[in-house]
Amino acid sequence: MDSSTIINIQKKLLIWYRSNARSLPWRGLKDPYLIWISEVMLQQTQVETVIPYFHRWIDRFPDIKSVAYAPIDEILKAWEGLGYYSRARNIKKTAEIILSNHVGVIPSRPIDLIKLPGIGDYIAGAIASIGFGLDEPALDANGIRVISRLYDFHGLVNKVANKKILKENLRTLLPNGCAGDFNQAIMDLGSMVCLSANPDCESCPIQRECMAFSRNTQKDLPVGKARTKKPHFNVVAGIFEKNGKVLIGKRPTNGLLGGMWEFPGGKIEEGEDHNTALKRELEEELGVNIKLRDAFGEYKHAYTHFSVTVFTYFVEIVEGKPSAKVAEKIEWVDIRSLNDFPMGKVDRSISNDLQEKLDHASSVDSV
DNA sequence: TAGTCGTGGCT
DNA sequence: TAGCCAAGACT
Repeated sequence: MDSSTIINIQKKLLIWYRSNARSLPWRGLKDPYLIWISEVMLQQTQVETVIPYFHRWIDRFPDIKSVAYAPIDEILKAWEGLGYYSRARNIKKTAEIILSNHVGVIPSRPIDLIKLPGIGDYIAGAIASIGFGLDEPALDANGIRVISRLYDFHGLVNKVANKKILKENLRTLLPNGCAGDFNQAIMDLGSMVCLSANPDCESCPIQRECMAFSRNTQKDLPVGKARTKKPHFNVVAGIFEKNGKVLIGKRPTNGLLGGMWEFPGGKIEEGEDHNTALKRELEEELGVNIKLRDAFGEYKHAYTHFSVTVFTYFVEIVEGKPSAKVAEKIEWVDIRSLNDFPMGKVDRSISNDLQEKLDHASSVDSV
């Protein structure tokens, strides 16, 4: 791409951005801490979902110190519903590192940022360019789509080497001193005009410079890899209910829903019925013999790589005292206070339904 | 490298 | 409806 074409792209995109930029709560903020938080929340998550979480977060955690000193359960509670909970755990880790190793100041250069937990190539570029005004590229999924089309690039974008090529292409496009706005212009263009399924090329400010448009290949780009079909699992979970309290466990720190609370249970193995599976799981997890009582609800949920149906039952201890054999810890909790414990979607649904059942029972009693 | 890690919205 | 996708990072 020659230098006059590059200058045209810079001018047209920045002008377009001035009048079409989305108005977002973190736009225009000068505090790199807030830029960092917004970028982490936006990872694999749509803008509309993030906005209310962002407001609540900066209200509760206005600065790095408040994050570093907060209990992990409070951090996870603020993150509940956003998913990818390692993001929240990594924010806390990084806040602690910044306090102890960087005198409380976020580093500005990508080379330093990328060493921090939860900050990868994209977020490092975003903080450097948007938060600190450095001339650094920030290439996200929108950018990958826009740049792939702009250069009519047909390499597989899952490949690290190909992503690097796209990033260097973006770097050559950056106007001096305006990298932050330019990066955001690319992202906004990708989210509003250069759409994945139906690109609106007629309203694109850089249609004339787009090599994919001139060859009519925009709908084939970017080239990605097809995902494999995801399996389904049937799961059982037990509700130990006693005197208005229930037993919940805190999942191990790492892995799926790490650090979140749940009702104990697990996968139904091949050939098992619900009764056998639940007795086995609760023996393994808590060291107790149980008896199944009434069935409660059935819960379906789709994760990224598999889906589940969770069958829940009220259970009763026949023998033994529950201990945390798998969970980080277990706790008997008042049903009314279940909301204080961070949970994933399924367990939150169970928890809400339990509270509703309790409300209904007490309203019947009072009649 | 390729699999893992949540959830909501859209088609 | 079942699958795809969204301001990615980590192992």
